[in-house]
Parts: sequence; structure tokens; C-alpha cells
Amino acid sequence: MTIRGPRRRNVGRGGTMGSQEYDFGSIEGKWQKRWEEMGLFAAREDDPRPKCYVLSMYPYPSGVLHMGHVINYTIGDVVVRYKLLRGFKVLSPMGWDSFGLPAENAAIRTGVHPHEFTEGNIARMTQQMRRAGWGYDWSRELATSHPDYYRWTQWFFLRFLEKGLAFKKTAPVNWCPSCQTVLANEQVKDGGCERCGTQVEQRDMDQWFFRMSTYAQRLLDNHARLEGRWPEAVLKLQKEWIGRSEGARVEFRVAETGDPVPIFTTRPDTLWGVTFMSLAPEHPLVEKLVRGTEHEERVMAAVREMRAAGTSEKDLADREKVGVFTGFHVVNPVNGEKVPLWVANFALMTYGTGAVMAVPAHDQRDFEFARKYGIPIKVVIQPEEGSLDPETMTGAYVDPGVMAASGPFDGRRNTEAMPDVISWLEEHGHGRREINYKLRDWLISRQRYWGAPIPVVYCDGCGVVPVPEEDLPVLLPTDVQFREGGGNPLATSESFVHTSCPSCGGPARRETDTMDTFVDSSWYFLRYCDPHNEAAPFGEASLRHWMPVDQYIGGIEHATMHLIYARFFTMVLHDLGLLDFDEPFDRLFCQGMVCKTAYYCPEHKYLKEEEVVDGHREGDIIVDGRCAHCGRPVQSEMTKISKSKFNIVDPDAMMDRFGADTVRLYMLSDAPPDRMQIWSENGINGAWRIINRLWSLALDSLERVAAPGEPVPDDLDVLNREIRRMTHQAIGRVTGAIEGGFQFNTAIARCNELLNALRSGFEKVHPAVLRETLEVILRVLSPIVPHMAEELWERLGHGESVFTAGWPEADPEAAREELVEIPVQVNGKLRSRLHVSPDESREELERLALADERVQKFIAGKEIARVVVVPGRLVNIAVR
RNA sequence: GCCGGAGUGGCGGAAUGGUAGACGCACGGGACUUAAAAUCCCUUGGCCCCAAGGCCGUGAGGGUUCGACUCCCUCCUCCGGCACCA
Repeated sequence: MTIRGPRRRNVGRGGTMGSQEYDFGSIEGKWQKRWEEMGLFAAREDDPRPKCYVLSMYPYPSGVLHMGHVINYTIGDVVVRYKLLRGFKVLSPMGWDSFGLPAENAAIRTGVHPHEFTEGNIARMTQQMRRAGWGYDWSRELATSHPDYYRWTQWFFLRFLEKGLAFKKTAPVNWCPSCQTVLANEQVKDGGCERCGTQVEQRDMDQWFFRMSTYAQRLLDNHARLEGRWPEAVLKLQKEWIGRSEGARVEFRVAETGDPVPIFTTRPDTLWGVTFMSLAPEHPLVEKLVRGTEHEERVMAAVREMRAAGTSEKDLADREKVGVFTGFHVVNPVNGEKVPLWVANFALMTYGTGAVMAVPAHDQRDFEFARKYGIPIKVVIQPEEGSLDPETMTGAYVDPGVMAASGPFDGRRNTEAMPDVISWLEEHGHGRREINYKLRDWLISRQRYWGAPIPVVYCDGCGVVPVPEEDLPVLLPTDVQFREGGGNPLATSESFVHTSCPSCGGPARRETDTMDTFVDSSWYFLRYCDPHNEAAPFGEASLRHWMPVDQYIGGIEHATMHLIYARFFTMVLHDLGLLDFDEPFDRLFCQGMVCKTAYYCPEHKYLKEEEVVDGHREGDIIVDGRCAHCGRPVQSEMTKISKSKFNIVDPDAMMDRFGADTVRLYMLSDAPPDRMQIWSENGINGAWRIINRLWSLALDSLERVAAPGEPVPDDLDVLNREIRRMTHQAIGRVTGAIEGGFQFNTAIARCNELLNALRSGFEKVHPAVLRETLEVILRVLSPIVPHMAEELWERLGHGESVFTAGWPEADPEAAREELVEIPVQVNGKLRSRLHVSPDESREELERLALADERVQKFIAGKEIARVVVVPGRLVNIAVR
């Protein structure tokens, strides 16, 4: 199929309206250069205007801009320019999340050093960003892989280490055998590596952590301050991720040995119904108990099997629950009952204590396990009506009820007795109230080269020794080998590994782990405030000046990783006395995914458009197409653009064809930006038309537009009064649309209306009204289509940038309606319309409505029960 | 399973409890053109009707109200997230 609407560079065919095409090629470049020269986006602390820090999430420098970047950075740029027009000095920085796996994988594949690879990509993407017209203060550009940045990442690590917030421990970790590195839980998707998809294994390794779990409650509490400012969904995701649950810690003991077995439960009210206990396969007690006993072989074999499955099982939740009896028992402290101790694959060592009390009567998972292994079931919560029989139960009873067989609590409602049960446990020394969180400590070790080296050395005499601050940065060495499956390349550098102990001067070994790249991104927004500081990560005064980020913009996929890490990091820096705030991002906005139709053949999977044959187009979609390879009918779906689905859109190609302004306008004109964005050929053509309609109307206006400053006369005709009214109403509505949640689509719609009104009455529009309206359109549209707005603003005779012109202010007098249309309803149904002054009295409206000919037809012969009059809005006559 | 969000023309989407469908796309008709593209103008929720006009319509069903896309209850569908968390 042929691509419709190919762009010809064909300007000035002259003649009638609409014939002049917007020549983005020369105009966009001109203004990008001009903004650079005038320092429009250079943020200065000595600038007296109030500050506004607008930040878009920095990208990984993959070398290619994709549509996700385009929507993200376009929104950011619109906010930046809008704030400029509103009189703020805006900090709008950009930088690079430039450490990470792709560069290292490329090094293994092609032999190009990650540094070179990364710098080349940064150069390419910078060009693409400039071309898109996004305004940044490039003097503040940073890259996390540069030593002058990662030296401070290392410096923060040392501060954490001093305070005991960075520590090392052996932990079962997610190991990606392909990447040869450890992954955070967040980086494991469906049991596979987030990056390469390889099945993840569990291994015990010595790893560095940040003590994030102790900040769980604070991360949760501070949500109160973010409510209404962050998307609901992000707060919810974080809440879920932090996973607070209240309950009790209860001390059980092994009957045979007396070993304590503490458990955590959210249902202390069911303690009397415990019929067995489960330990996680990794629980240290398992091996301790069975070693040297008749049970050892059988139990340890089962444990090995359970551990082998690890997290590599595709769907953990659907995995069959299996267990093995240890041969030992535990004593239930509340009633002295002796119940069997099992090892079960559903018990997690990483949550609670790694031991779970089992109440099959009131927990579905325990129920299934008990039925499977013939373990007794004991009912201790009875429903209000009827009584449960363990023999006939088909599932656990988890609803509220009355406690039974529960000693001192018999007959009490379980929901009400809960706090008393906990008090009782405390009084009798059996346990205490406890709160547990799913949020764990942050594993930051990566067995990789392309990251910030963790600045410690290992000395046989002194142990773990931090690198002294003055020796930072610990530079990445260049004498390393990048090999497929070769483990950590950093460990292959002799010059790096062998060093001397900063403490005793003896021979020592450097840590070869590097830090998770999420550490880099946990403070980059701070560095932007003072990017060239060589004495500190940032100057206190600069931070006080710019922070917090007023508006942060990025993808919702960072809700639980980056956004929690960055909040945690900020809190720690606050507690270290480095910051006087503890939440970094005042407002957050998450843009929607960019989607496009993809085609799918049951046999050949996703197809390119040209592989779909015999179909016809309905709008943008090929319908009833067949697979070019096998002839099977092809399905179409609207889905996130991705290479694997052959539905990608190349921003560069789009800007070649339509220019940056058209792409920007299209991204924002169809749907609110937090929703899914549908990319379509027709849609971008529509945006191109809007651009050209405005362009040619403005050019046609130049001949007859009033001189700048020429006042609008008082004695305008109806048409011109109407246009002025629309103009001044539009200012208010556009402002509201932007302030009320970035509803750029409706803001653009208002401008279209104005444009249409000017076009249809063009010959009769007064020159002064023409100028006024055009200038309003240009100013309110300038954040969205900045290049064209600037060009036309200049051609209208302004010497200064439109971005220094200020946001237009609505004149309430001009915006006032002279005549309003008042709907008249009878029993809620529209029957007629009155045309009256907007402040026509209640009585007169009622009189006019009742007298209306069309209304009469519907009320004749009926009893009027009530007449509702809302002055200026409507009349509703209720009849019987 | 649990928790969110959303269901409005052929499509993307507009509507402080007050004229449902702004704006745009697509479709159709017309103008310009030798012709096409581009551009411009008109029409366009469905149904009945020569017309005037009327009836029906915001996932389904109830409720509150003079009046409900909007608020409340029940249900259905779709999307997203979480999912052995004791």
C-alpha cells in the first residue's frame, strides 16, 4: 500500500487561502538555534522570577528515540514552556541513565567498549532531542557513567555504609545465568530476567544491600502528602508493594528439642485452630533438626527438590503445594497442643519469620494442604448461623464469626476479639503485636562492569575497608575482557582488583560488584541543581533554590522501582542532614502508552503490514486481511508499539515528513495524555492539516491585521463581538484545561474553534480583532507548537520571543455573553429554547417559557406541578 | 481470586447534576482540476415522516432528583496491576 500524504516541500504556490504550506524544515531549525542563543532554557539562580523545576525521567541512551520518549518529553516541554509563559524561571534539565547492561552486552558482542558505545548513543539521541524542539538547559547535562557523577554515587554509598544503611549479607538471590548477575525482585518478571528473559535461578550469595525495609512505614506515611498530587494508581501500586500487614508474632517451640519457632500471623484469633506448622525450605531449623536423625535423608531430599524449583517456576501461585513432615512437632503456646512440623514449598524465608502456623479450617491454602496430606482440621470460628463440620467442609471458612474451642475467647466475635487476643498473648508471654512489610532491603550488588564500582576493599587483616573519600572516584579500569558468559568483566582486571589496604597498607582486593543503576537514578534530580560542583554532590544553596521537583513526568512502569528507590534515597539523605526535605517530587504525572494496530497470524505470529494481503482499509486498519505466507485470516489488535509486533513508529521519520510541531500537536490533540495514545496515519495527517490551516490563515492575515497596540474599537458588530467573546472565553477554558490535569486535547479543541470562527468570517473580521485573536491563539498554542508560534509571532511584528510575551489574560467584559440560549424542558425533555439576556430575571424566564408556543403544546390541559428556573441556565416545567 | 480504572456515534474523544456527542478522524456529497492529489464548502447518533415534527439513545437493571453520562445500589464486559506475603 502507498503511504498517504507524503510531504512535498512546496511553499508559496500563492493565491487563495490555504495554499501556503508550513515549511517546517527551515523554520524549526531557525527557532531552535534562536532559543539556544537567547538562553531561553538556561536556568539561573539570580533570576528574580519564582522557580519551577520541571523534570522528565531521563532516558537510557539506547541510541534511538522511540515514541515513548516522544510523548514523555513532549508533555514535559509543554509544561516547561507553559510555566515560562506564566512568569516562572524554569529548571528543565536532561541527562543520561548511561550505566547498564546493553552497553556491556554490546561490548561482548562487538568488542566496542561500553564507554564508546554509550557516548555515541548519547550524541545521536541528543541530536534527535534537539530536533524535536524540546527545551533543556544543556549546560546541566549529566551522564551517570561519567566519573564526575559516579564518584558521588560512590560517596553516597560510603555515607550509607557509615550509618549502617549499607551492609553485606548472604542471601538467596535471583541469579540470571545468562547475564551472570544478580537481579532485584523487581527485575524478575514471571520468573525470567527482565532484560533477557532467561529463567532466573536461586543462589546463596554474599551481596550488598541498602537497609530500605526500615523505611517502609515512612514511605507509606508520606503518601498522605502526595495524595492528589501523584496519580492514584502509583500510590496504590506502592502501597501494595510496601505491603504492610498487622498481626502478631507468636512463640512456638519444637516439642522434642525446645528450639524456638517464632511465627507471624495476621489471624491470632485462629491460634486455637492450629493443626500443623510449615517451615520454608531454606529455614535454618530444618537442617538443624533433622541432621543425624532417621528423617534426615527423606526430609533433605524433599527440601532439595523444593529449592531446585526456586523462582524458576513459571507461575508460582499455580504451583502445586507440596511438603514433607520433618518427624518433629511444635507446641502451641496458647493451648499446649502438640502439632506436626512440616516443610512446605509455599512458606517463604523472605517474609515474616520463614515459619507459618497452619489453620486449615480458616485458611484456604492450609486447607488444601491438610486435605492433601491427611492432616486434621479444627474449626475455631463458627458462622453466625449453622455450624461447621471439618469432615464435610469443602473449603476454608474465612468470614467473620464466633470463636469456639478457643479457651478464654469462646463465644466472642473474632473480629472484635482480635486486639484482646494480642493483649492476652502479651500478658502470658506467648507473643506480641507485630507489623510486617513485604518491602525488603534493596539488593544493590551487580556482578557487572558497566556500573558504579562499590568503593570498598577487602583486606585479610582489616576486613571490609571503605575507600577513603579523597580516593574517590574508584574508576572503572580499561584493562578488562568482555566475553560471553564470562562472569563479571571487572574481576578480569588485575590493575583494578589488586590494591593496597587504605587502613594498614597491606595487600588487599577490591570489591568487584558494581551498583544497581537504580542507585544512580535515585539522586540525579539533585545533581541537576548544581551539576558542576567538584567539592560535593551538590551545594546546599542550589538545592534549597530548586528542589523539590515541582513536576515530574514519566512512565508508570517506574511506580514501584525508581520512584520508591528515589523516595527512600531522599529520606536517607534528609536523615543524614544533607537535605531539608524528604520527598523529592511534589507532583507526578504518568503518560499513557503509545499504541498502534498490530497484525497477528495464528501460524506466523505478528506480521508486518506488507505481509497482510487481500484486505481492505477501514480508516487505518486493514480488515479481512490474510497472511501472505499461509493465507490464514489475520487478526488485528491495538497494542503498545514494539519491534516484536512490527508496529513501531520511528519518530525521526515522522519528523522528516511532518516536522516536530505536527508530531507534538498530534501526540497531544487526540486523547488526554495519561491515557493510551493511538498512533494512526490519519491522525497525524489531521494534525498536519490543523498546522497548515493556522499557518495559512495567519499569513493571509498579515496583509490586513491591525498594527501592534492598535486598540479594539468599542462599536464592533455582532460577528466581531462574538469572536472576541469566544477568544476571551477560550483563554479561561484553555488555562483551566491545562491547570486541571494537562487536558491538552481540549485546549487544542478550543483553539480549533477559534480558528474555525476566524476562517468562516475572515473577510468581515475587524483588523484589531483579528490581531487580538491570532495572538491569543499563538500564545496559548505556543507550548504545543512552539516553532510555528514563534515564526508567526515574529511575522506579526514582535521583536521578542513569544515565550517572553506572557500568558494572555481574559477580559471578563469581552467574554460576557450578550444573549444566551436557555433550554426549556417539560418534564426534563427539551421542548424549546429562549434567547434572552444572561441575567434575565427568574420571573421573566418563567413567564417567557410558559408563554412559548412550542411549550404550550406540551403543557396545554395539564396541571403544572412545579417550574424550576435556573437563571442563565434553563427552565424545566414539571406537569402532571 | 483480590485491588484499581474504564464502558458515550463508524473511530479518538467533549460535557461545575442543567441543550449529550465540543474538537478531530473516517464516510458521503459538492467546488476547484483535463484528471488525480492537495485544498475549500456542506452533510453525518439511530428510527419514523413528503414535511412540520416526533420517538429512542451515554454497557444492563433499579434508585435519588424538577432534571442523571455525571450521585447511590446490583449486575455484565473490557483494560491494567497484584497474586503462595501467613
